Amino acid sequence: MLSYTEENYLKSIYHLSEGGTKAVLTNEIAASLNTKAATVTDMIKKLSSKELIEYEKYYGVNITKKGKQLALSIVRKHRLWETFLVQKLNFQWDQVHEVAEQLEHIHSSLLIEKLDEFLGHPTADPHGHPIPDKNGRIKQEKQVVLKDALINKTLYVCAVRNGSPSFLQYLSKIGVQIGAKVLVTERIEFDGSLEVSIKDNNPQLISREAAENILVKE
Amino acid sequence: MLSYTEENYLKSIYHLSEGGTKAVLTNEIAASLNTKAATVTDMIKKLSSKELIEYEKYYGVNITKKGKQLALSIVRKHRLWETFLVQKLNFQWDQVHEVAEQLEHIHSSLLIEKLDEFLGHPTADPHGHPIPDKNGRIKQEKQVVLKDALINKTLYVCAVRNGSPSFLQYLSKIGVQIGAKVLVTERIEFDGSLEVSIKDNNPQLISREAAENILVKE
DNA sequence: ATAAAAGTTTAGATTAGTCTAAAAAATAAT
DNA sequence: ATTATTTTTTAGACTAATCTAAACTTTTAT
Repeated sequence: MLSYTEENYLKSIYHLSEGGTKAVLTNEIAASLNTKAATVTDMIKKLSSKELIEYEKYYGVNITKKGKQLALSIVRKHRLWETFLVQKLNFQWDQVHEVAEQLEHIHSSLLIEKLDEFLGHPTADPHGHPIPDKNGRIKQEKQVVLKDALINKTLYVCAVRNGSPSFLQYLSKIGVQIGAKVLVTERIEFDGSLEVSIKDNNPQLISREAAENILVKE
Repeated sequence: MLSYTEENYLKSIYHLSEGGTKAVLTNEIAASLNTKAATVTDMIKKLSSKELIEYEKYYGVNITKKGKQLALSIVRKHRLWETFLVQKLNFQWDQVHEVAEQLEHIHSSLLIEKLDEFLGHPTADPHGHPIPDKNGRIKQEKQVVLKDALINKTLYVCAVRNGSPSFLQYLSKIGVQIGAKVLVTERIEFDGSLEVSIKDNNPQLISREAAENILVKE
């Protein structure tokens, strides 16, 4: 069984590794947990010896399958508790995080399964984040290729199909990153290009080819 | 703010001091927390320096007003959570204690007030133990002088009016202690003495004078 | 390509909570 | 009332989590 502190490090590493494919760096973890790099190095060794992460000196860490499962169970608890606080106890969405940070460390699988049932097996928390099921599976949001997105519907970038440097550089340039808000304002029939507002900025044109390689969700 | 461990020591001292008037001894605390006397001595000094208990070497500890308020707030949380687990999540009464031992240490006054409201401000937990209100006040069970108790009604000793050694020695002899089950089987009109079964033992006579000094509740 | 800067790890200390063993005090027994 | 027993405290050590400062790698810049 992990300690409160070990759970927090594992969760942090999980979140930092989400989306990205690169190893998570010591300083990133230190920053996210408001602690010092030296402290992180010690904890990294500990989690590594428990085979929850893979660690190579100076190069950062990657989470293992076992570590990911554990991290997901903590995320599940956090999001179920947030849902409980908002839906049953009438908390405001901005009041729940701190309390859920504590509640997520309660150890009782019976409790969490009964809570899940009490809440009607929700699949997303009040912030819209997906709640992993008891096996750690996250209900995949239906992703849509930006090219096929409805006009004037607020959407969020969740993935790219093409990982080539040139494409990624282009995306950075126009402000597209994972999680960015996008709105298709017009579809040009002639060449399939789109007029898109990114992060509420002025609409700009992007090519059909680019729009075929960006995935969005609600 | 107290640590998880400090809270557990304080709660234990509170429970051990309940009912009794004597100081709580080091070994009693050690036994109730499954720890060693030496460890208890250290923690006693710490709680004493925070003015939550009064400590005199070799003589044991007494809880202060401030300590009692804090202990009551932990008891309140424990019992509200137990009530939640049974009433809302359908736990069996024997499944709740361990989980409530964890939940009682969550720090959030907003959470506990909203939970209290959600549960309809209950005054007793599933075991029948009273739930202190937010000011630490416990709804006083109606106590009855044993002399006036109904015949053949199961009752429990909750206090004595007279603390003299001779009376207490007498009570010990006949098996009466705080919490003991008692049943008045007959009231002798002639001298006001009672025939009483204590802890399901054979009924025995006790004097009117004794019966006037024993308090019972349901 | 070498020097400077940035990031990471090691070394050594600190605090909270715990333990065992020995010393000290209180209680019980002869 | 002196000795024996029990209880409590002190002393010293250990683990987990943390820190600062120094040493070591890697990356960046000239």
